[in-house]
Amino acid sequence: MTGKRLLAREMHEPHCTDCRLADLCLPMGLTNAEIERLDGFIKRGKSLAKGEVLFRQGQPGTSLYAVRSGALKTFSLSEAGVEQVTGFHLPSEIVGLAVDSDERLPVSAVALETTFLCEIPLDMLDNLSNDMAHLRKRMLRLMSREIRDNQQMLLVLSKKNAEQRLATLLVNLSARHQARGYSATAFRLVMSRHEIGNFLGLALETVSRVLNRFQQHGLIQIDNKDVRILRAEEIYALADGLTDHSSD
Amino acid sequence: MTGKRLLAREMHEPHCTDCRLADLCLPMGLTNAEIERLDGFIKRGKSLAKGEVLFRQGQPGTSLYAVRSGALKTFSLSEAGVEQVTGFHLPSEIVGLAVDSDERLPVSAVALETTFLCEIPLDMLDNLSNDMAHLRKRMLRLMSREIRDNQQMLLVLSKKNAEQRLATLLVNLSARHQARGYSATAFRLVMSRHEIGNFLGLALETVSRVLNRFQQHGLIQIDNKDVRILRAEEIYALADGLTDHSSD
DNA sequence: CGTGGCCTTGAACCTAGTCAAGTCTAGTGG
DNA sequence: CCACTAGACTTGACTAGGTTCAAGGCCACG
Repeated sequence: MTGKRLLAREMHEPHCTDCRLADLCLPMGLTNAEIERLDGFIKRGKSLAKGEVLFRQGQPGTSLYAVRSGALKTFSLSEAGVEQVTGFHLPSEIVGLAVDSDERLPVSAVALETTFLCEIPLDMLDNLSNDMAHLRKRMLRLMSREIRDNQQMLLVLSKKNAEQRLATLLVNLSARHQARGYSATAFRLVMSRHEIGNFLGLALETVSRVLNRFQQHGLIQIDNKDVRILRAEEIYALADGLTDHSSD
Repeated sequence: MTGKRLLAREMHEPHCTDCRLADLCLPMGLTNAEIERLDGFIKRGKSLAKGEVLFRQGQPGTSLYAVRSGALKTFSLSEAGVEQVTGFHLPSEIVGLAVDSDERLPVSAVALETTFLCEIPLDMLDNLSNDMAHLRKRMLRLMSREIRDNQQMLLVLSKKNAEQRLATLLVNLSARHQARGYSATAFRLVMSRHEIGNFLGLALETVSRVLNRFQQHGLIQIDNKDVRILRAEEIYALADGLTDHSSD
C-alpha cells in the first residue's frame, strides 16, 4: 500500500523540469535545454527506510544524490571510531560531493526518515561538463557552498557556547525550510537529540537543557521533535552572539 | 639586497615545469603539454610582506593563488566581528577556492611571513576546463580535499580535548612539511600562539601550557617557534585519542 | 637601552560533561 | 485495545577541563 502511494508520487515528478525543487537543486542556473540533457541520465526512485545506509565512508564515490523527500545525515568515523555528524541534508540538497584522493567517500550517509532520492552518476556529469559551462559552474558553486558551510561550522564549534550553537542550528534549519517554501517558524527536528549534540559538539543532555531553557524564556515552543519559533529576532541575536539567555 | 636575492629566486623558477612543487600543486596529474598551456596564463612574482592582505572576505574571487614560499592564514569574520582562522597555507597549497553565491570570497587571507605567490585567474581556468578533463578533475579534487580537511577540523573541534587538538596540528604540519621534502620532525611554527588557539578553538594560554606539557613529557622540544618532534608515535596516538598525557 | 608584542605561569572561576535516576513515547505482540 | 518494553528524552548533582584574569619574563626592534 505504502509502496503504491509512493510510486504514484514518483510518477508525478519524473523529471527535473516538473520538480518543484529544481531551482534549488542541481539544475539551478541551467537552461531548459540543458536541464533536459541532464535529466536523461538521472536515476530516480531510489528510496531508503529510516536508518538505511545510502553510502559508506571508504566506498568509491560514483554518484551524487539529491534528496527529493525525507532527510539524511552524513558522518565520518575517526581512526578511533568516534562518530562526527558532518551535516543534515534536506530535500533539494546534494550529498556525495566530496571524494578523497582515491575517489573514496570521506563520509557515510544514513536516512533519518523514509527518504527518496535522485541519483546522478559522476562520470556522466563530467562528460556533460565538457561542453556545458553552466553545469561546470554549478558544480563549482555547489562545492564552494559545501566548503563555506563547513567553515561556518568551524566558527560555531570553536567560538560559540551551547546556546549560540543551538540558536544557530534553529536559524539554519528555519532558513532551509523557508527556502523550500515551508514555514520558517514551525518545523520538525528530524534528527535525535543525540545527533544534534554530536553535530554541534555538545552532550545530548545539554541539547535537551538548552532547548527547554529557550522554551522557558518564550523563544520557542518545543514538543518532542516539533519546534515552533516564537521570537525569531531574539534567536538570531543569540546565534550571532549579541545577547545571552544563560541566566535562569 | 633581499629584493635582489628573491628576484633571482623567481627567475630561477619562472614556470610550472621547472617548479619543484609542481607535483603537489595545481598542475598535479596534468600532462606536460597541459601544464605548458596552463603555465601561459599564470602570473608569477606576486609577493606579500608579513601581515599584508592577499584578499579580503566579501571581495569578488577572481583568482586562485598558489603559495610558492612563505605562509598564509585564511580567516572569516562573523557578523559579531569574531575572527575564526580557517586554515594555514604552506607552499604548494592553493587558496581562494571557495566563493559564495555572488562569487564573493567567504574568507580573508593574510601573509604570516614574507610570501611569494602564483596567481591563477579563474575565468582562464574555466576556459581551459572546457577541453581539459584532467584540469576539471584536478579542480574537483582540490575542492574535495578542502571539504574533507574542513570536515576533519569539525571532528577536531567538536570531539577532541586540548592535547588532542595540538597533537593533531603537529601531526598535520609535520606531514605537510614532509610532503614538500622537508623534515617531518623539525619545523617552524610560522603562526603565533594566538593564531593557533584561534584555529583550534583554544585560549592562547592553553596552547602555551599544552605545548610546554608535551615538552616536559619528552614528546617534543620547543624553543619559541621551532619545534622538534621527539616521539612521533606517541603524538600520533594522542592525536587519535588513543592515549592521554593530561596528568602532570 | 628601553619599549611593545609575544609568550609563560599561576589562581580562581565557570561552562558543559559525566553519571545517575526517572519519565515519556513509539512500537510490539498478546 | 492494552500492556510491555526499549529507546529517547528530561532533570538533578557533581566534576573536570579550559577560560579568564593577572602578573611577570623574554626577545626583537628601534
